[in-house]
Amino acid sequence: MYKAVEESIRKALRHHIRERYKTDVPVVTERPPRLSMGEVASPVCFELAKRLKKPPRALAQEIANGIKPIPGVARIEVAGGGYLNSFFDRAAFFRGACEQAGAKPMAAPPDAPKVVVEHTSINPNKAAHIGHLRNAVLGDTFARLLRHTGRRVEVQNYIDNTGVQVADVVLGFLHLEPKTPGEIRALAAEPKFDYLCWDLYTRVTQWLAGDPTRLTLRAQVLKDIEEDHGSAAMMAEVVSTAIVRCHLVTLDRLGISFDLLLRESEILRLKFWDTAFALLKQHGAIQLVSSGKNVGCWVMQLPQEAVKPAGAEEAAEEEPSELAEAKIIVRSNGTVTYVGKDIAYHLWKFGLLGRDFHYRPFHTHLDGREAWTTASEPPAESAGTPPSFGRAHEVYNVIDARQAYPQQVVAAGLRALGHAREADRLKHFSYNVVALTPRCAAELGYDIPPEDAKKAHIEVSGRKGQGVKADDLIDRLEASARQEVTERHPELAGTFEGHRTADAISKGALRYFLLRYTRSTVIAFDFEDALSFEGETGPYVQYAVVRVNGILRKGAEKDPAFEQAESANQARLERGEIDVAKYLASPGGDDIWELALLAGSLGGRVDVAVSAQEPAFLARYAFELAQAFNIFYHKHHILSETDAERRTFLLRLTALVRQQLVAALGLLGISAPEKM
RNA sequence: GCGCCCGUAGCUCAGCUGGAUAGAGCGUCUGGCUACGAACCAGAAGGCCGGGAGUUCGAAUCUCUCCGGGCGCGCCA
Repeated sequence: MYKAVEESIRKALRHHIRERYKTDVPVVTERPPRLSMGEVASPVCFELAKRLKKPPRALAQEIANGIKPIPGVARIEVAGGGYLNSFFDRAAFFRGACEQAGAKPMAAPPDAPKVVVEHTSINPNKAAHIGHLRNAVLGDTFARLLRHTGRRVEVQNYIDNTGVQVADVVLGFLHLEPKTPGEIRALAAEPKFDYLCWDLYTRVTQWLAGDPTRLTLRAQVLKDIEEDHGSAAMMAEVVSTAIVRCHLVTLDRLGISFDLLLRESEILRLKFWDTAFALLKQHGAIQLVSSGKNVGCWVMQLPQEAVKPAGAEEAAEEEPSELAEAKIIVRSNGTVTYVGKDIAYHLWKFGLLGRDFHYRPFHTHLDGREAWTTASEPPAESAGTPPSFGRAHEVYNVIDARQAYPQQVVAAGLRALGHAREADRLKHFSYNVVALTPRCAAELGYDIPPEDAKKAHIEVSGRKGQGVKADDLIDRLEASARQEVTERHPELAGTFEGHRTADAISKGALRYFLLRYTRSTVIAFDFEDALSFEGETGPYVQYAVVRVNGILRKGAEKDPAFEQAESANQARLERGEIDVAKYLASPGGDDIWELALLAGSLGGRVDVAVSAQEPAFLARYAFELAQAFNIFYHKHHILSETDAERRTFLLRLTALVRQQLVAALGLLGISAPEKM
């Protein structure tokens, strides 16, 4: 509702200025610092003053006097050196906000341009850790935001089941813990197989470091896996599939789901790379190197300006043979690099490869969504008809900031093949890593060099087996939430509702914790912060909803007459028979108005969060609204309000706040329990 | 060396398409549960927005420069 009024103010100002002063100035608007200055302010007269060589304040006065009434705006005032401050029609805003909150968000038509969001993409060789969760939660939340704004969204999870990391675990099962594929299959069916592989992977890393000649063993295993040959390939299939299932179970605990798990093995087996390779050669996008250190490789020469802004020419002249920005796509032994496979994948994502996978259903998420996976053979008829995957109009890749360079290479590859528009629609949804505070690292028993102990955060090595495992963290959160719930509601201990409540709280705490930081911030993880249920946290927001639940429940329980009279009054309110303006009027109604205004701002905040690709903005909004409600709650007692019409109004406002809080939490992937 | 990100209250972070008195959470101190749930609220203390220069009517925000930190520049992914 806020954005609608704001937009009509902008439009009216633009129109009026054009008519009266025959000039077009960009009309910017902002929230004034205090409510007494209105709801929307525009400093447009400062800019206009420059062009017309007139004092800004006089211009502002002229405009305020001359402009036609704007729908939703009660009046316009001049303030400061020349601000135009608009004051909303508060009652109209409140009615509009209630109406909009009740409306269902539009769903995308089936033929709408598709947005593909790729996220999570964890190497399927060990348990998921906290860093993976940041990726998954960011991607999942962003997908929810996109859907909410009416876009058709497909969520993909890339499974690198033929890479070095899987090869390392296979190496472990071949040489450190010798197992047959059958034995591995049995192990993989046990719980916590991902934990077992976590430890094995660490040992393999040490084992490889102990004797560099063992790297040739790894190279052989990797080749076998890539070529789908021998027992190593079978083991890789068993291990990676089992680990993917572990990951999905972990992610289901946080309400994260996928439409498609796209496996690298199918890119290889269906020869997608061969098609992409031919295209790249045909367009001259890659060259075979005939001399120098990269001899025998196929490389992509990045346009300088794509990577470097300017001023790099001298360096290139000094060493013309260096070709520093050449990226190897095919190794001299003929195998393709990760970036090469990624180019093939992205050609397919945009529907530019002219090929498609086979598909089979793989996993039913807790929310009922079916995740499909790729297959190299057509599945049996009984598998059902897969949805149409790929053919994206726009792609968001949720990938950490360290991989910015390979992402640029993929875009450059598309561009070199003549797909400049698709390259522009390929967005790297970049975020920074999750590190540990030195205290947390010490708590986990890692050796911290003294020079690191002073740092704000330290990155830990997954290869060394360091890091906070996702399931461990969720377990701790659940235990802690269960304890809190049991303390407050002993009757819920051990019940299904008690379990579900603790589940919602722990999920809310963790998802909010990972979402409250903007993407570029390195999260310094600490159990104390992550386990907190107070202050700027998910449970704080959930608690506000629970409070509303309590009020509405108590109101109904109070006495039968109350509910009857109340619902009659609510109907009168809907029909506009109750004058709400006087409850919102300044100055007495200012604090209530502030809450109503914020409650009516959800849509605008979602739009900003989507265009900035910043889910943290919505997390902040949810917190602000919860906080505003808590302040209101302490100031105004609702159920004991003696003026029946005013009570009806306060109850409607409370219900509106609940609708918006539930909606905002839902977009963050968090649910609010009835009690907590 | 080149490129990207960051430096704001004791701590962790918002604010950065320039705009009015720079905000929040945590922590500290002081208050508030016999009225709808205290996972809450009220109040206090706490800031040369890393330093310097520039652009501007106006800079935490834009430009340059320096200082301090993180990351990337692999025939790994």
